[in-house]
Amino acid sequence: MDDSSKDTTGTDATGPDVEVRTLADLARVAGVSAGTVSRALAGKSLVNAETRERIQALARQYGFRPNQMASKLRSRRTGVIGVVIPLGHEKRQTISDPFFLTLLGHLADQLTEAGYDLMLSRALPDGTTDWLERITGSGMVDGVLLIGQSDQSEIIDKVAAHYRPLVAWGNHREGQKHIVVGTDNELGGRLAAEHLISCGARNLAFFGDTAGIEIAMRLRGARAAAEAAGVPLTHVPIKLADAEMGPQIEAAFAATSANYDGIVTASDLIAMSALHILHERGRRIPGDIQIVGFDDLPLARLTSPPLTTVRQEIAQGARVMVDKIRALIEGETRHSKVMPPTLIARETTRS
Amino acid sequence: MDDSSKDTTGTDATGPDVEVRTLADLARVAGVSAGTVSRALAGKSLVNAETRERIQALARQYGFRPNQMASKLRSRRTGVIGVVIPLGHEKRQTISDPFFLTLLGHLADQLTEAGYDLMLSRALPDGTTDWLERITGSGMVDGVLLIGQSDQSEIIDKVAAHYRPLVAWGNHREGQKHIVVGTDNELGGRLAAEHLISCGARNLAFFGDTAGIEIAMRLRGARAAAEAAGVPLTHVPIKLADAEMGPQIEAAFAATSANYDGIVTASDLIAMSALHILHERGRRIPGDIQIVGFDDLPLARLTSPPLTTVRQEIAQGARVMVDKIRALIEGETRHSKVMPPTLIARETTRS
DNA sequence: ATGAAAGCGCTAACAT
DNA sequence: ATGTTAGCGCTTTCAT
Repeated sequence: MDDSSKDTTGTDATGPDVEVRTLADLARVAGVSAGTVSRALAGKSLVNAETRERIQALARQYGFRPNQMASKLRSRRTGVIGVVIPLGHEKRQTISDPFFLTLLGHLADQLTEAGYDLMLSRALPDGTTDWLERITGSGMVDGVLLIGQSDQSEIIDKVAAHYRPLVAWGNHREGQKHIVVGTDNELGGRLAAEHLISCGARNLAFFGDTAGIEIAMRLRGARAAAEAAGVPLTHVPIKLADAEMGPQIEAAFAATSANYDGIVTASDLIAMSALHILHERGRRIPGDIQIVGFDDLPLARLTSPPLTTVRQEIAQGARVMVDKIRALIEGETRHSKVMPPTLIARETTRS
Repeated sequence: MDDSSKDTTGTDATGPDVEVRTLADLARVAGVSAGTVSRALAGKSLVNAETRERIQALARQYGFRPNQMASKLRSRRTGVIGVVIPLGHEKRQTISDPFFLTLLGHLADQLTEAGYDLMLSRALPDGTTDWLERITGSGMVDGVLLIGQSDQSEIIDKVAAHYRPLVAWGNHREGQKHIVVGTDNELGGRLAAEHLISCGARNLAFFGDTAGIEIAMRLRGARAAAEAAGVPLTHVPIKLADAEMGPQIEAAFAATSANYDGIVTASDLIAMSALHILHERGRRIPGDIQIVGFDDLPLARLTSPPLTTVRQEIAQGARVMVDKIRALIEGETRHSKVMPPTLIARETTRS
């Protein structure tokens, strides 16, 4: 119960300064076998409670921790989930998308909670299944979470056919074989456009690069809403979805035909950038032009004026992804989940 | 040389459908020993180029990949760097700080570049060295990168005393034993306050929670500048450095004594939040109140008006951290690096 | 309840 | 240039 002194553990003749690096070392110090130490440290029930306590105390005293590589190799379970960000269609091959980073943060929280470690890989898809199989086939992870599908849906399907514990964030399509958690992007695009139209917009633009399937679906939804209302919609592909997209947006507004009065954007980041440039050009928002973002990142409420946007449930999505991967690892069966987006009306639209 | 058919590899009597899961399996198929396969797959020079090609082709054909756990255990190097985010003083124990997330993104890029995998751990410090030693002592990583020191500087020192490959992002102090890469926070705070004063501010406030050492140093720098100029500075501790800090900032402005005309903030996020609330209250920026952020996240240039801020070199910092950890793993010696911040004058100050 | 023995799948001497 | 041997440090039957 009490800590007693540091030296005499009253068990063995070995001095206090032996190096305890392995189970066998600790076993020697404790005067038991390696097997018993292993069981004691794992908290198994079949060890005498008393010796278990004693061994755990010894482990603490010597600062001993079992080597995980050995443990994982032997037990054939790693306790690690691979989280992969496919940088397929991205021009600059770097992890900077704040939406993905936010999702990653939530995944890290949920996985930690669930007792898993997280191994992060940035992948540059190369037309083959290799970028993914390098991870699924490495024996390093119990399952894989994909942050986004990029333009690799078919390839992911191919891998999922023989590797079960795989869940992707992204867009779900009929007939798709891998499990996806994500937002109904088409609906999201539609909500955005419909909202703009109902707020009086009559000349729409969609800002965003459709190489990724998710954005393409958002555009499709927006286009459907525009057509239904008989309103024109121009697609402006914005490459480089980071803070340096300014010039492209400038160009879009400078075009002679560009008398947009309503803009659907593919992300809050693009919306912020557009907002910024319109302010510079002295356009009133939402008076002259209305804007709708996408994602509802925490930052969306901090812009001026606060950003009307289509909310994706990121935290819930992370929870669902982790639930599913755990179930799949246990051998259970799971299906895709499509979550409905919500339009959050703030002040970049006229209510 | 050519791919030939899928079946006859012309080496052995085993049929085409044998499961190739281990080196030994592949060795059998190839008609060589496991050792040779290991060498061939590792691209070692001491194997006949021809057999190496053949074995690699076979491996591709059977979709075989060596088990990393076994490889790592045997070779005593994991190729993995642990990246730890200590959530010491944070109220909500979740990874959401955009600065840390941005740094994490850059670290992921740099580590991938350097051929390392990244194992991410969220740690909740508990007053002991355990939260860190669980990772350094696990045998799972070749080195550890800390994203921030939180309030754990002493504990990190203690661990660094016997675990060499450890580099932290954070604040460097005299006598500190672990290796730190970071910004001169005191200088940063000073630059911010001096800039405000030179722009005419005469009643300063510092917004930020000083539980983390980095912020405490920024406050100290700001305070020094204020005292040198004979200008008052009030410290307003803002807990919860996320988008929900609004009420605290509201309260700060509502206080009767709060006639601040210049605000130094501990982060761009706090600055954005303050900006937002001041807009709502109809205060002119920079006319009535001037604000300086900290970090220069990509978002800082997108606020309205664009945010004057103290820039930290995040990308460079990530590069330096990775360089240092690699060197330390190689057994070399390295020292801390303190990088000077830069004041980026945009439009939330009167130039 | 504990010990002994047999690997997990790979790599690295050491042979040849 | 390749094969053979002996582990890396742990977990898990199988005995006792």
